Amino acid sequence: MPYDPSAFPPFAVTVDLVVLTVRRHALCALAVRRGEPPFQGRWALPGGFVRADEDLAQAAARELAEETGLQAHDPAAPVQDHGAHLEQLATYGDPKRDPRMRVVSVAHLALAPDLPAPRAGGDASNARWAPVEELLAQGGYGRDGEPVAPLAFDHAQILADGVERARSKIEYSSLATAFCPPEFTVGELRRVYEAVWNVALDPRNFHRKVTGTPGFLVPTGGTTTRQGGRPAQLFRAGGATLLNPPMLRPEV
Amino acid sequence: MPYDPSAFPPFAVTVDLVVLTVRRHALCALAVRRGEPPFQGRWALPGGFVRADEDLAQAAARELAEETGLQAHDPAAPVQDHGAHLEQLATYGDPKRDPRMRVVSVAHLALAPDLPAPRAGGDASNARWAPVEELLAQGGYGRDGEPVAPLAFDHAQILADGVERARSKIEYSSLATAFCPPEFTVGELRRVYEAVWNVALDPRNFHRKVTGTPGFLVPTGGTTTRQGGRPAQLFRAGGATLLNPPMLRPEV
DNA sequence: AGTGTTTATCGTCAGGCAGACGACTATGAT
DNA sequence: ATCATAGTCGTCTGCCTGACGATAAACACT
Repeated sequence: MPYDPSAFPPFAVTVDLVVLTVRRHALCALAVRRGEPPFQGRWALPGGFVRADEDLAQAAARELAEETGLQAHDPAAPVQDHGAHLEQLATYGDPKRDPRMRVVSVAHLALAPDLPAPRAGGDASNARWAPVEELLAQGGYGRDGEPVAPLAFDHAQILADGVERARSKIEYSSLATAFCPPEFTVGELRRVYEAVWNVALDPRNFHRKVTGTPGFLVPTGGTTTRQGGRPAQLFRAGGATLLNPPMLRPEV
Repeated sequence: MPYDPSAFPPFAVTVDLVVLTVRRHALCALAVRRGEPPFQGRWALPGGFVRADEDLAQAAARELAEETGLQAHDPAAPVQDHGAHLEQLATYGDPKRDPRMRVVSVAHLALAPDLPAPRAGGDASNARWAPVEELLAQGGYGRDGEPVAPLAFDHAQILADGVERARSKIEYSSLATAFCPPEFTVGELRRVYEAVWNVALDPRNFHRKVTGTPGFLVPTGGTTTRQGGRPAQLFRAGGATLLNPPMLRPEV
Protein backbone atom coordinates (compact mmCIF):
# COMPACT_ATOMS: atom_id res chain seq x y z
CA MET A 1 0.00 0.00 0.00
CA PRO A 2 1.45 3.38 -0.97
CA TYR A 3 1.74 5.84 1.81
CA ASP A 4 -1.08 8.24 2.44
CA PRO A 5 0.14 11.83 2.81
CA SER A 6 -2.98 12.74 4.75
CA ALA A 7 -2.10 10.20 7.42
CA PHE A 8 0.39 12.48 9.14
CA PRO A 9 0.65 16.20 9.76
CA PRO A 10 3.55 18.04 8.09
CA PHE A 11 6.24 19.56 10.29
CA ALA A 12 9.05 21.99 9.72
CA VAL A 13 12.32 20.68 11.15
CA THR A 14 15.10 23.01 12.22
CA VAL A 15 18.43 22.71 13.97
CA ASP A 16 19.32 25.16 16.71
CA LEU A 17 22.83 25.50 18.04
CA VAL A 18 24.13 26.03 21.54
CA VAL A 19 27.67 27.13 20.76
CA LEU A 20 29.74 27.48 23.92
CA THR A 21 33.18 28.92 24.46
CA VAL A 22 35.19 30.28 27.37
CA ARG A 23 36.08 33.96 27.19
CA ARG A 24 37.62 36.00 29.94
CA HIS A 25 37.00 33.30 32.56
CA ALA A 26 33.30 33.06 31.72
CA LEU A 27 31.26 30.49 29.86
CA CYS A 28 29.77 32.25 26.85
CA ALA A 29 27.27 31.27 24.20
CA LEU A 30 26.79 32.51 20.69
CA ALA A 31 23.64 34.59 20.21
CA VAL A 32 22.28 36.15 17.04
CA ARG A 33 19.83 38.97 16.71
CA ARG A 34 16.61 38.10 14.91
CA GLY A 35 16.04 40.22 11.83
CA GLU A 36 12.43 39.30 11.28
CA PRO A 37 9.28 38.41 13.18
CA PRO A 38 8.50 36.71 15.37
CA PHE A 39 10.72 38.02 18.17
CA GLN A 40 12.24 40.57 15.76
CA GLY A 41 15.23 42.32 17.31
CA ARG A 42 15.49 39.79 20.16
CA TRP A 43 18.49 37.57 20.71
CA ALA A 44 18.19 33.93 19.79
CA LEU A 45 20.31 30.84 19.26
CA PRO A 46 21.66 30.39 15.74
CA GLY A 47 19.86 27.83 13.64
CA GLY A 48 17.90 27.15 10.52
CA PHE A 49 15.81 24.73 8.52
CA VAL A 50 17.05 21.27 7.73
CA ARG A 51 17.24 20.83 3.99
CA ALA A 52 15.43 18.12 2.14
CA ASP A 53 18.46 15.95 1.44
CA GLU A 54 20.43 16.66 4.58
CA ASP A 55 21.10 14.62 7.69
CA LEU A 56 20.53 16.34 11.04
CA ALA A 57 24.23 16.35 11.90
CA GLN A 58 25.05 17.75 8.48
CA ALA A 59 22.54 20.53 8.94
CA ALA A 60 24.00 21.39 12.34
CA ALA A 61 27.53 21.40 10.95
CA ARG A 62 26.45 23.60 8.06
CA GLU A 63 24.78 26.11 10.35
CA LEU A 64 27.81 26.11 12.62
CA ALA A 65 30.10 26.85 9.70
CA GLU A 66 27.80 29.58 8.42
CA GLU A 67 27.68 31.31 11.79
CA THR A 68 31.22 30.86 13.01
CA GLY A 69 33.37 29.49 10.23
CA LEU A 70 34.18 26.51 12.45
CA GLN A 71 34.48 23.05 10.98
CA ALA A 72 32.83 20.36 13.04
CA HIS A 73 34.80 17.32 14.10
CA ASP A 74 33.91 13.89 13.09
CA PRO A 75 32.36 12.92 16.43
CA ALA A 76 34.13 9.56 16.38
CA ALA A 77 37.56 11.02 15.75
CA PRO A 78 39.76 12.09 18.64
CA VAL A 79 39.88 15.80 19.34
CA GLN A 80 43.03 16.60 17.42
CA ASP A 81 42.41 18.54 14.28
CA HIS A 82 41.25 22.04 14.78
CA GLY A 83 37.53 22.59 14.89
CA ALA A 84 34.58 22.37 17.17
CA HIS A 85 33.03 19.48 19.00
CA LEU A 86 29.46 18.97 17.84
CA GLU A 87 26.85 16.64 19.27
CA GLN A 88 23.11 16.33 19.29
CA LEU A 89 21.54 17.77 22.41
CA ALA A 90 17.76 17.26 22.46
CA THR A 91 14.67 17.91 20.42
CA TYR A 92 12.01 20.47 21.20
CA GLY A 93 8.57 20.11 19.71
CA ASP A 94 5.96 21.92 21.76
CA PRO A 95 3.09 22.72 19.36
CA LYS A 96 3.18 26.37 20.41
CA ARG A 97 6.92 26.92 20.47
CA ASP A 98 6.78 28.79 17.16
CA PRO A 99 3.68 30.93 16.66
CA ARG A 100 3.86 30.63 12.88
CA MET A 101 3.63 26.89 12.44
CA ARG A 102 4.52 23.52 13.79
CA VAL A 103 8.28 23.45 14.12
CA VAL A 104 10.35 20.71 15.66
CA SER A 105 13.85 21.81 16.50
CA VAL A 106 16.73 19.39 16.94
CA ALA A 107 19.13 21.27 19.17
CA HIS A 108 22.85 20.60 18.94
CA LEU A 109 25.67 21.46 21.31
CA ALA A 110 28.95 22.83 19.96
CA LEU A 111 32.08 23.54 22.00
CA ALA A 112 34.73 25.81 20.57
CA PRO A 113 37.98 27.45 21.67
CA ASP A 114 38.01 31.18 22.15
CA LEU A 115 39.58 32.10 18.83
CA PRO A 116 36.71 32.92 16.49
CA ALA A 117 35.11 36.31 16.22
CA PRO A 118 31.41 36.02 15.63
CA ARG A 119 29.97 36.66 12.23
CA ALA A 120 26.38 36.27 11.15
CA GLY A 121 26.01 36.72 7.46
CA GLY A 122 28.90 39.16 7.58
CA ASP A 123 27.15 41.45 9.99
CA ALA A 124 28.99 41.41 13.28
CA SER A 125 26.50 43.57 15.14
CA ASN A 126 23.93 40.81 14.77
CA ALA A 127 26.00 38.15 16.50
CA ARG A 128 27.83 38.14 19.80
CA TRP A 129 29.32 35.98 22.50
CA ALA A 130 27.42 36.57 25.71
CA PRO A 131 27.98 35.04 29.14
CA VAL A 132 25.39 32.33 29.60
CA GLU A 133 24.58 33.73 32.99
CA GLU A 134 23.50 36.93 31.29
CA LEU A 135 21.53 35.20 28.56
CA LEU A 136 19.71 33.08 31.13
CA ALA A 137 18.94 36.00 33.47
CA GLN A 138 15.47 36.27 32.03
CA GLY A 139 14.14 39.79 32.29
CA GLY A 140 17.12 40.76 34.41
CA TYR A 141 19.94 43.15 33.74
CA GLY A 142 23.20 42.55 31.93
CA ARG A 143 26.69 43.35 33.16
CA ASP A 144 26.43 46.92 31.94
CA GLY A 145 23.16 47.46 33.75
CA GLU A 146 20.91 47.64 30.75
CA PRO A 147 17.81 45.47 30.73
CA VAL A 148 18.12 42.17 28.88
CA ALA A 149 15.19 40.65 27.05
CA PRO A 150 14.89 36.88 27.36
CA LEU A 151 15.92 34.78 24.41
CA ALA A 152 13.41 34.18 21.63
CA PHE A 153 11.19 31.09 21.42
CA ASP A 154 12.14 28.42 23.97
CA HIS A 155 15.83 29.13 23.44
CA ALA A 156 16.46 29.89 27.10
CA GLN A 157 15.43 26.34 27.92
CA ILE A 158 17.56 24.95 25.11
CA LEU A 159 20.55 26.98 26.25
CA ALA A 160 20.06 25.88 29.84
CA ASP A 161 19.93 22.25 28.74
CA GLY A 162 23.07 22.69 26.66
CA VAL A 163 24.96 24.30 29.49
CA GLU A 164 23.91 21.55 31.86
CA ARG A 165 25.05 18.95 29.33
CA ALA A 166 28.44 20.62 29.02
CA ARG A 167 28.79 20.95 32.79
CA SER A 168 28.09 17.32 33.42
CA LYS A 169 29.93 15.94 30.42
CA ILE A 170 33.30 17.47 31.25
CA GLU A 171 33.14 15.49 34.47
CA TYR A 172 33.54 12.13 32.88
CA SER A 173 34.93 12.90 29.43
CA SER A 174 37.84 14.76 27.93
CA LEU A 175 35.42 17.24 26.38
CA ALA A 176 36.89 20.22 28.21
CA THR A 177 39.83 20.09 25.80
CA ALA A 178 37.39 21.15 23.05
CA PHE A 179 37.39 24.58 24.69
CA CYS A 180 41.17 24.82 24.41
CA PRO A 181 43.44 25.58 21.48
CA PRO A 182 45.32 22.61 20.00
CA GLU A 183 48.16 23.10 22.48
CA PHE A 184 47.38 24.23 25.99
CA THR A 185 48.68 24.16 29.53
CA VAL A 186 47.26 22.46 32.60
CA GLY A 187 46.42 25.89 33.96
CA GLU A 188 44.45 26.80 30.86
CA LEU A 189 42.53 23.57 31.08
CA ARG A 190 41.84 24.25 34.75
CA ARG A 191 40.49 27.69 33.93
CA VAL A 192 38.11 26.02 31.49
CA TYR A 193 36.74 23.81 34.24
CA GLU A 194 36.52 26.76 36.59
CA ALA A 195 34.62 28.85 34.05
CA VAL A 196 32.21 26.09 33.04
CA TRP A 197 31.48 25.05 36.61
CA ASN A 198 31.90 28.53 38.03
CA VAL A 199 34.01 27.25 40.90
CA ALA A 200 37.61 27.55 42.04
CA LEU A 201 39.72 24.40 41.84
CA ASP A 202 42.93 23.62 43.68
CA PRO A 203 45.72 23.95 41.10
CA ARG A 204 47.82 21.22 42.72
CA ASN A 205 45.11 18.60 42.96
CA PHE A 206 43.90 19.45 39.47
CA HIS A 207 47.40 19.07 38.08
CA ARG A 208 47.80 15.71 39.79
CA LYS A 209 44.44 14.52 38.49
CA VAL A 210 44.75 15.45 34.82
CA THR A 211 48.37 14.47 34.41
CA GLY A 212 47.73 11.22 36.24
CA THR A 213 44.81 10.12 34.07
CA PRO A 214 46.24 7.91 31.31
CA GLY A 215 45.48 9.12 27.80
CA PHE A 216 43.97 12.44 28.82
CA LEU A 217 46.93 14.69 28.10
CA VAL A 218 49.96 14.18 25.89
CA PRO A 219 52.96 16.46 26.47
CA THR A 220 54.19 18.15 23.32
CA GLY A 221 57.58 18.98 24.76
CA GLY A 222 57.13 22.73 24.45
CA THR A 223 56.55 25.24 27.18
CA THR A 224 54.91 28.62 27.32
CA THR A 225 54.80 31.60 29.59
CA ARG A 226 51.77 33.24 28.03
CA GLN A 227 50.00 33.22 31.38
CA GLY A 228 52.89 34.88 33.21
CA GLY A 229 54.81 33.18 36.00
CA ARG A 230 56.85 30.06 35.66
CA PRO A 231 56.76 28.48 32.19
CA ALA A 232 54.21 25.71 31.86
CA GLN A 233 54.35 22.51 29.88
CA LEU A 234 52.23 22.35 26.74
CA PHE A 235 49.90 19.42 26.11
CA ARG A 236 47.64 18.12 23.43
CA ALA A 237 44.45 16.16 24.03
CA GLY A 238 45.21 12.45 24.25
CA GLY A 239 43.17 9.69 22.74
CA ALA A 240 41.11 8.99 25.87
CA THR A 241 37.54 10.20 25.61
CA LEU A 242 36.23 8.79 28.89
CA LEU A 243 37.81 9.70 32.19
CA ASN A 244 37.78 6.94 34.74
CA PRO A 245 37.47 7.81 37.54
CA PRO A 246 35.75 11.06 36.61
CA MET A 247 36.77 14.58 37.52
CA LEU A 248 34.49 15.42 40.40
CA ARG A 249 32.65 18.72 40.47
CA PRO A 250 32.98 20.17 43.99
CA GLU A 251 29.87 20.04 46.15
CA VAL A 252 28.00 23.31 46.40
CA MET B 1 5.83 39.13 6.74
CA PRO B 2 3.73 35.95 6.71
CA TYR B 3 5.67 32.78 6.52
CA ASP B 4 6.40 31.21 3.19
CA PRO B 5 5.51 27.50 3.12
CA SER B 6 7.85 26.95 0.20
CA ALA B 7 10.80 28.10 2.32
CA PHE B 8 11.17 24.78 4.08
CA PRO B 9 10.67 21.13 3.16
CA PRO B 10 7.90 19.23 4.97
CA PHE B 11 8.81 16.36 7.27
CA ALA B 12 6.89 13.62 8.95
CA VAL B 13 7.74 13.40 12.66
CA THR B 14 7.36 10.18 14.60
CA VAL B 15 8.21 8.94 18.07
CA ASP B 16 9.84 5.56 18.46
CA LEU B 17 10.05 3.84 21.82
CA VAL B 18 12.80 1.80 23.40
CA VAL B 19 10.85 0.10 26.19
CA LEU B 20 13.12 -1.86 28.47
CA THR B 21 12.34 -4.27 31.26
CA VAL B 22 14.11 -7.06 33.11
CA ARG B 23 12.69 -10.55 32.66
CA ARG B 24 14.24 -13.76 33.84
CA HIS B 25 17.58 -12.08 34.59
CA ALA B 26 17.85 -10.55 31.11
CA LEU B 27 17.39 -7.07 29.79
CA CYS B 28 14.50 -7.18 27.35
CA ALA B 29 12.99 -4.69 24.94
CA LEU B 30 9.51 -4.47 23.51
CA ALA B 31 9.32 -5.30 19.80
CA VAL B 32 6.31 -5.22 17.52
CA ARG B 33 5.86 -6.97 14.21
CA ARG B 34 5.27 -4.70 11.26
CA GLY B 35 1.98 -5.37 9.50
CA GLU B 36 2.68 -3.36 6.38
CA PRO B 37 5.51 -2.36 4.08
CA PRO B 38 8.21 -1.38 4.26
CA PHE B 39 9.84 -4.14 6.31
CA GLN B 40 6.52 -6.02 6.46
CA GLY B 41 6.68 -8.92 8.89
CA ARG B 42 9.93 -7.71 10.46
CA TRP B 43 10.28 -6.74 14.09
CA ALA B 44 10.53 -3.07 14.93
CA LEU B 45 10.33 -0.70 17.85
CA PRO B 46 6.87 0.56 18.70
CA GLY B 47 6.12 4.07 17.59
CA GLY B 48 3.92 6.30 15.49
CA PHE B 49 3.29 9.72 14.09
CA VAL B 50 3.20 12.76 16.30
CA ARG B 51 -0.22 14.38 16.04
CA ALA B 52 -0.71 17.95 14.99
CA ASP B 53 -1.53 19.31 18.45
CA GLU B 54 0.67 17.05 20.52
CA ASP B 55 3.94 17.62 22.33
CA LEU B 56 6.71 15.10 21.73
CA ALA B 57 6.54 13.78 25.29
CA GLN B 58 2.78 13.48 25.04
CA ALA B 59 3.08 11.52 21.83
CA ALA B 60 5.61 9.18 23.42
CA ALA B 61 3.41 8.68 26.48
CA ARG B 62 0.40 7.97 24.26
CA GLU B 63 2.27 5.40 22.21
CA LEU B 64 3.58 3.78 25.38
CA ALA B 65 0.07 3.49 26.79
CA GLU B 66 -1.26 2.12 23.52
CA GLU B 67 1.40 -0.56 23.35
CA THR B 68 1.73 -1.56 26.97
CA GLY B 69 -1.02 0.07 29.00
CA LEU B 70 1.64 1.76 31.12
CA GLN B 71 1.17 5.29 32.35
CA ALA B 72 4.26 7.43 32.04
CA HIS B 73 5.60 9.25 35.06
CA ASP B 74 5.84 12.93 35.22
CA PRO B 75 9.59 13.11 34.63
CA ALA B 76 9.98 15.67 37.40
CA ALA B 77 8.13 13.65 40.00
CA PRO B 78 9.94 11.11 42.14
CA VAL B 79 9.56 7.50 41.13
CA GLN B 80 6.75 6.60 43.47
CA ASP B 81 3.45 6.10 41.73
CA HIS B 82 3.24 3.08 39.56
CA GLY B 83 4.16 3.51 35.93
CA ALA B 84 7.08 3.72 33.62
CA HIS B 85 9.97 6.12 33.48
CA LEU B 86 9.97 7.95 30.16
CA GLU B 87 12.61 10.27 28.76
CA GLN B 88 13.69 11.55 25.42
CA LEU B 89 16.58 9.60 23.95
CA ALA B 90 17.75 11.10 20.64
CA THR B 91 16.49 12.07 17.22
CA TYR B 92 17.19 10.22 14.02
CA GLY B 93 16.81 12.00 10.72
CA ASP B 94 18.87 10.38 8.00
CA PRO B 95 17.18 11.28 4.69
CA LYS B 96 17.10 7.61 3.67
CA ARG B 97 16.05 6.07 6.97
CA ASP B 98 12.50 5.57 5.67
CA PRO B 99 12.24 4.68 1.98
CA ARG B 100 8.78 6.19 1.66
CA MET B 101 9.44 9.77 2.67
CA ARG B 102 11.42 12.09 4.86
CA VAL B 103 10.77 11.00 8.42
CA VAL B 104 12.43 12.37 11.54
CA SER B 105 11.98 10.14 14.53
CA VAL B 106 12.32 11.37 18.08
CA ALA B 107 13.23 8.25 20.02
CA HIS B 108 12.25 7.91 23.66
CA LEU B 109 13.45 5.55 26.35
CA ALA B 110 10.98 3.90 28.71
CA LEU B 111 11.85 1.69 31.67
CA ALA B 112 9.20 -0.56 33.16
CA PRO B 113 8.93 -3.28 35.79
CA ASP B 114 8.31 -6.82 34.61
CA LEU B 115 4.57 -6.90 35.23
CA PRO B 116 2.92 -6.05 31.94
CA ALA B 117 2.14 -8.58 29.25
CA PRO B 118 2.67 -7.13 25.80
CA ARG B 119 -0.29 -6.14 23.73
CA ALA B 120 -0.27 -4.45 20.35
CA GLY B 121 -3.73 -3.45 19.32
CA GLY B 122 -5.03 -6.51 21.17
CA ASP B 123 -2.97 -8.92 19.12
CA ALA B 124 -0.39 -10.50 21.36
CA SER B 125 1.39 -12.39 18.58
CA ASN B 126 2.48 -9.07 17.09
CA ALA B 127 4.30 -7.85 20.19
CA ARG B 128 6.87 -9.49 22.41
CA TRP B 129 9.57 -8.89 24.96
CA ALA B 130 12.86 -10.01 23.50
CA PRO B 131 16.31 -9.97 25.09
CA VAL B 132 18.17 -7.00 23.69
CA GLU B 133 21.12 -9.24 23.00
CA GLU B 134 18.93 -11.22 20.63
CA LEU B 135 17.41 -8.16 18.96
CA LEU B 136 20.84 -6.66 18.40
CA ALA B 137 22.40 -9.88 17.08
CA GLN B 138 21.89 -8.68 13.53
CA GLY B 139 21.50 -11.56 11.15
CA GLY B 140 22.40 -13.96 13.92
CA TYR B 141 20.39 -16.67 15.60
CA GLY B 142 18.02 -16.41 18.51
CA ARG B 143 18.04 -18.48 21.68
CA ASP B 144 15.97 -21.21 20.02
CA GLY B 145 18.35 -21.45 17.10
CA GLU B 146 16.11 -19.93 14.46
CA PRO B 147 17.53 -17.12 12.35
CA VAL B 148 16.65 -13.63 13.47
CA ALA B 149 16.13 -10.82 11.00
CA PRO B 150 17.56 -7.46 12.03
CA LEU B 151 15.16 -4.81 13.25
CA ALA B 152 13.41 -2.64 10.68
CA PHE B 153 14.65 0.81 9.65
CA ASP B 154 17.49 2.08 11.85
CA HIS B 155 15.85 0.60 14.93
CA ALA B 156 18.84 -1.51 15.83
CA GLN B 157 20.86 1.67 16.21
CA ILE B 158 18.10 3.31 18.24
CA LEU B 159 17.81 0.28 20.49
CA ALA B 160 21.57 0.16 20.98
CA ASP B 161 21.60 3.82 21.92
CA GLY B 162 18.75 3.32 24.36
CA VAL B 163 20.41 0.35 26.00
CA GLU B 164 23.64 2.28 26.34
CA ARG B 165 21.74 5.20 27.89
CA ALA B 166 20.11 2.88 30.41
CA ARG B 167 23.39 1.16 31.20
CA SER B 168 25.19 4.39 31.90
CA LYS B 169 22.34 6.17 33.60
CA ILE B 170 21.80 3.60 36.34
CA GLU B 171 25.37 4.30 37.36
CA TYR B 172 24.74 7.76 38.64
CA SER B 173 20.97 7.90 39.11
CA SER B 174 18.31 5.97 40.94
CA LEU B 175 16.81 4.94 37.61
CA ALA B 176 17.27 1.24 38.26
CA THR B 177 14.33 1.40 40.64
CA ALA B 178 12.12 2.05 37.60
CA PHE B 179 12.68 -1.60 36.68
CA CYS B 180 11.36 -2.71 40.07
CA PRO B 181 7.84 -3.00 41.45
CA PRO B 182 6.83 -0.32 43.96
CA GLU B 183 8.27 -2.36 46.82
CA PHE B 184 11.38 -4.40 46.27
CA THR B 185 14.33 -5.91 48.06
CA VAL B 186 18.00 -5.07 47.79
CA GLY B 187 18.52 -8.40 46.07
CA GLU B 188 15.91 -7.63 43.44
CA LEU B 189 17.53 -4.29 42.79
CA ARG B 190 20.90 -5.99 42.50
CA ARG B 191 19.53 -8.43 39.95
CA VAL B 192 18.36 -5.44 37.93
CA TYR B 193 21.87 -4.05 37.83
CA GLU B 194 23.27 -7.46 37.01
CA ALA B 195 20.83 -7.93 34.14
CA VAL B 196 21.30 -4.47 32.67
CA TRP B 197 25.08 -4.58 32.91
CA ASN B 198 25.31 -8.32 32.33
CA VAL B 199 27.77 -8.74 35.17
CA ALA B 200 27.81 -10.36 38.59
CA LEU B 201 27.96 -8.03 41.58
CA ASP B 202 29.05 -8.83 45.12
CA PRO B 203 25.85 -8.97 47.19
CA ARG B 204 27.58 -7.65 50.33
CA ASN B 205 29.22 -4.65 48.74
CA PHE B 206 26.08 -3.89 46.77
CA HIS B 207 23.99 -3.99 49.91
CA ARG B 208 26.40 -1.68 51.70
CA LYS B 209 26.43 0.74 48.80
CA VAL B 210 22.70 1.11 48.18
CA THR B 211 21.66 1.16 51.82
CA GLY B 212 24.42 3.63 52.60
CA THR B 213 23.47 6.15 49.92
CA PRO B 214 21.17 8.71 51.55
CA GLY B 215 17.79 9.05 49.88
CA PHE B 216 18.20 6.11 47.54
CA LEU B 217 16.14 3.54 49.40
CA VAL B 218 13.45 3.95 52.05
CA PRO B 219 12.56 0.89 54.15
CA THR B 220 8.85 0.17 54.22
CA GLY B 221 9.09 -1.99 57.32
CA GLY B 222 7.85 -5.11 55.58
CA THR B 223 9.82 -8.16 54.59
CA THR B 224 9.42 -10.81 51.97
CA THR B 225 10.74 -14.25 51.20
CA ARG B 226 9.60 -14.39 47.60
CA GLN B 227 13.16 -15.03 46.48
CA GLY B 228 13.65 -17.92 48.89
CA GLY B 229 16.19 -17.87 51.66
CA ARG B 230 16.25 -15.50 54.57
CA PRO B 231 13.50 -12.85 54.52
CA ALA B 232 14.63 -9.56 53.03
CA GLN B 233 13.64 -6.06 53.94
CA LEU B 234 11.34 -4.27 51.53
CA PHE B 235 12.19 -0.80 50.25
CA ARG B 236 10.65 1.90 48.17
CA ALA B 237 12.61 4.31 45.95
CA GLY B 238 13.65 7.35 47.94
CA GLY B 239 13.56 10.91 46.75
CA ALA B 240 17.16 11.01 45.60
CA THR B 241 17.52 10.96 41.83
CA LEU B 242 21.29 11.42 41.59
CA LEU B 243 23.68 9.02 43.28
CA ASN B 244 26.81 10.62 44.60
CA PRO B 245 29.24 8.97 44.44
CA PRO B 246 27.92 6.83 41.60
CA MET B 247 27.49 3.07 41.51
CA LEU B 248 30.52 1.92 39.56
CA ARG B 249 30.15 -0.55 36.75
CA PRO B 250 32.89 -3.17 37.08
CA GLU B 251 35.77 -2.87 34.63
CA VAL B 252 35.94 -5.23 31.66
C1' DA C 1 14.68 -32.73 64.64
C1' DG C 2 18.78 -32.35 61.98
C1' DT C 3 21.22 -31.16 57.73
C1' DG C 4 21.99 -28.75 53.60
C1' DT C 5 20.84 -24.93 50.49
C1' DT C 6 19.65 -20.40 49.60
C1' DT C 7 19.53 -15.61 50.30
C1' DA C 8 20.26 -11.64 53.36
C1' DT C 9 23.06 -8.90 56.27
C1' DC C 10 27.02 -7.36 59.12
C1' DG C 11 32.14 -6.88 59.66
C1' DT C 12 37.03 -6.52 58.58
C1' DC C 13 40.97 -5.18 56.03
C1' DA C 14 43.95 -3.24 52.44
C1' DG C 15 44.48 -0.21 48.46
C1' DG C 16 43.24 3.81 45.81
C1' DC C 17 41.83 8.35 45.29
C1' DA C 18 40.53 13.09 46.61
C1' DG C 19 40.72 17.26 49.52
C1' DA C 20 43.69 20.23 52.25
C1' DC C 21 47.79 22.28 52.17
C1' DG C 22 53.23 22.89 52.58
C1' DA C 23 57.26 23.59 49.81
C1' DC C 24 59.95 24.63 45.97
C1' DT C 25 60.78 26.43 41.05
C1' DA C 26 61.03 29.56 37.24
C1' DT C 27 59.58 33.37 35.02
C1' DG C 28 58.52 38.78 34.64
C1' DA C 29 57.79 43.32 37.03
C1' DT C 30 59.41 46.98 40.26
C1' DA D 1 67.43 42.31 44.89
C1' DT D 2 62.78 41.68 45.95
C1' DC D 3 58.14 40.66 44.93
C1' DA D 4 54.26 38.77 42.53
C1' DT D 5 52.62 35.14 39.70
C1' DA D 6 52.04 30.49 38.07
C1' DG D 7 53.49 25.89 37.85
C1' DT D 8 54.91 21.45 39.87
C1' DC D 9 56.01 17.99 43.37
C1' DG D 10 54.96 15.93 48.03
C1' DT D 11 52.60 14.62 52.28
C1' DC D 12 48.87 13.41 55.14
C1' DT D 13 44.27 12.02 56.25
C1' DG D 14 39.77 10.36 55.48
C1' DC D 15 36.49 8.03 52.55
C1' DC D 16 35.15 4.62 49.43
C1' DT D 17 35.64 0.25 47.11
C1' DG D 18 36.78 -4.53 46.23
C1' DA D 19 37.71 -8.95 48.32
C1' DC D 20 36.01 -11.92 51.39
C1' DG D 21 34.90 -14.12 56.28
C1' DA D 22 31.01 -14.84 59.27
C1' DT D 23 26.38 -15.00 60.91
C1' DA D 24 21.20 -15.11 60.32
C1' DA D 25 16.81 -16.76 58.85
C1' DA D 26 14.04 -18.95 55.88
C1' DC D 27 12.83 -23.61 53.06
C1' DA D 28 13.56 -28.54 51.40
C1' DC D 29 14.99 -32.60 52.45
C1' DT D 30 15.72 -36.91 55.14
